[in-house]
Amino acid sequence: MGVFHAGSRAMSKTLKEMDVLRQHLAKHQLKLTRQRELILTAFLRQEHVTAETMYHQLAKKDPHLGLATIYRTLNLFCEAGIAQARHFGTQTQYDNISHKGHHDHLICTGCGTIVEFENCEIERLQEEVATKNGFVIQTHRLELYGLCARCRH
Amino acid sequence: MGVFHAGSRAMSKTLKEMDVLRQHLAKHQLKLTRQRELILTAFLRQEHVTAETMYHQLAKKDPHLGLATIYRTLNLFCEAGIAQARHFGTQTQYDNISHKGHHDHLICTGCGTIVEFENCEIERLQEEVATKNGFVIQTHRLELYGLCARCRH
DNA sequence: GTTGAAATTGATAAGCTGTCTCAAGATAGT
DNA sequence: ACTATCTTGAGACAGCTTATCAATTTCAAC
Repeated sequence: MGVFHAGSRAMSKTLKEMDVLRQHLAKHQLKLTRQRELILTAFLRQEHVTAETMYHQLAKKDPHLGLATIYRTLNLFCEAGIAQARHFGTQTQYDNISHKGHHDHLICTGCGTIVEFENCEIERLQEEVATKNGFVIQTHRLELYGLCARCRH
Repeated sequence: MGVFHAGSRAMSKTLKEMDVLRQHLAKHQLKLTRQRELILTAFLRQEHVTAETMYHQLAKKDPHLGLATIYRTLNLFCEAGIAQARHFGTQTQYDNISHKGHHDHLICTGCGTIVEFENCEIERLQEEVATKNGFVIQTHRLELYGLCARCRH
């Protein structure tokens, strides 16, 4: 829809998320900056990251990119619906919502081990519950807490 | 099993959790203190608390009870299987595992409406996943995020 | 292309939770 | 009761995230 052209800045491809971000920015009188583009493209390449991780990853591309900017930008992505924050232990994980290899977590309360899993049947039932209540699901979070085999001795 | 007697200290009732705690303490060469008893009885009266909340609640009964002691004791309860730590936002919630009034949430990202629901079939599948991975579930958390009928126009 | 108001950035200070330290005090086995 | 050992309380400390603010960048209007 409409005509796009790359402009003077090199644009590898037109990403859906980039448009989502653009719309969110326009809607809130925010601006599209080099840093936001940089962080978004790096973010979209992974399933979930911490701010600290991205800070080190991006240090190569832009040594002066500040940690505060990364936190601010990741939180912006959450507001735009591109990312989802999740608190694990003392850290915050930012999940890439578009990654549809959506996995849920099984967490051992004894040793902290985290096992990722996926269950289509559960997802189907979630949709059913949502529909019954008039909702359309965008994303979800399922965490099962318990003791792993080793911690039960 | 075995003979209990209240001893010189007034004991209102013999709670299952108090015995669980006693066993855990004995098993690890730990001691039963006035503070641990105080914190446990207060903890069991609620579904979930933060350390800070208990700190204020218990200030009336024991003004000198330290915050560090509450953190230490709540973590001890987790190890004993009485409590369950969960990171919510920036804080840690300690859930009372014995409270089984479990409900899940459907959250509208548009207007913030929260609908509670319960689905036995999902719970059954959760158990299945856990078993397959060698886990025994103590508790879980399921949140579905999406748009409600009204927010979709 | 310039201009200028408004948003953003980077560096660092500050804030918030939660843990560690350690001397003083409590507990429990003998 | 005695003593080794654990626990406590108070504050210092540590890790993660946000606030501050001067300098810079964006973008819409000229």
